[in-house]
Amino acid sequence: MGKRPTTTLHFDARAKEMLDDLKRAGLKLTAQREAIVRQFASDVSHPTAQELYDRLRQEFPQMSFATVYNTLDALAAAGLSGTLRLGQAARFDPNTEPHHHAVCESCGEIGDVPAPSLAPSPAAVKQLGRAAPGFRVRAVERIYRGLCAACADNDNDAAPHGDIS
Amino acid sequence: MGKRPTTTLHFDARAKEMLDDLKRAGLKLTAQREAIVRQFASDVSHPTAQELYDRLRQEFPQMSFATVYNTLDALAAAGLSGTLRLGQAARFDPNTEPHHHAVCESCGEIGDVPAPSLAPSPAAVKQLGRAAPGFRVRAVERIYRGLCAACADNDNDAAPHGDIS
DNA sequence: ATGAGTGCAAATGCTTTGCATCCTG
DNA sequence: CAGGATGCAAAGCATTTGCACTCAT
Repeated sequence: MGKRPTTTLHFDARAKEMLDDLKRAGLKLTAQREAIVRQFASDVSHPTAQELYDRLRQEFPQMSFATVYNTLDALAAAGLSGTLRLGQAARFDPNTEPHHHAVCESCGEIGDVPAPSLAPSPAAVKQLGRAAPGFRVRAVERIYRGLCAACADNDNDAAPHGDIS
Repeated sequence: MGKRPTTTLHFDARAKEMLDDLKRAGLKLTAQREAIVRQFASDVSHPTAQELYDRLRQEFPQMSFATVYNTLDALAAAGLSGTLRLGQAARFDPNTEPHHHAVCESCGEIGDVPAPSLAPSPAAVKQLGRAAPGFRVRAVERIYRGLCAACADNDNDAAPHGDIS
């Protein structure tokens, strides 16, 4: 302890990058957008619009939902963020590196799993070709479902000698 | 033409199977559930609750949304159907064989892509282990994103010599 | 100054719930 | 005949929209 984690610097840089890209895309730079991007760019938790809104309102009490959605849409349109749909509410993802997601079926936590690329493997293309001839694959997205480390541990504690529930 | 496709027989059998399994699970067999299962078991289109409801109301004008949701929940709880979340509305899937999904980014059509298993490959487990140590994977679900045959064709027609849009 | 962006509130879409009634097992 | 299942309507979230106003460019 004592040394600031470099990730903090990394994420500030990401926020600046996003804001620059937004400007480059011809969009106006407002105080709200800056706040949203600063909040969002460093967020690894895949927040919902509601979650972002709640955090932002502490800083900007008059911030509106519409603005949060508008900004997230703008970021998505500019390719600066992705959308994740696992439940009824959309989750937003500032990570633009190719990656998959690991979802804990017990606590709902969502983790990023870096991938070299989202391009389909030859084997996948072949299997797809059999099931859906003519389908032109662009990307393959994976969801790993299971138990996160913490929940897997709890599971072991609850049933150390096999599942007796 | 002249010979009934065997798929029809297959799907009728699937409906009966589902109803038997529901009964086996200790659930009551009602006229509504039978209608829902008959409608659903043979549906390859991954319908939303609204879509099922609309079709069912033609046969059962007094059928309620709550019943549709209740029955789909019961089927899911009994492992007889799956849920697919790609947009705000949930889509229901009577296919219990291991499979992935191919989603057309243009028209939204969803196709099933049979898979030998949803168990994670050793390579996937390794990559996951690096990103999320301790995560216990149960299943890997894939979404193939791209263009269905029809939409890919339209694309070719619109820009036969490269994308000029 | 002009039009994109914002806030507010109402509208819309999906899903769940409460409760009186019905009907299967 | 008891408890699960149904229908109806209202409530609960997530998201979008219309419109008057503001502010970055």
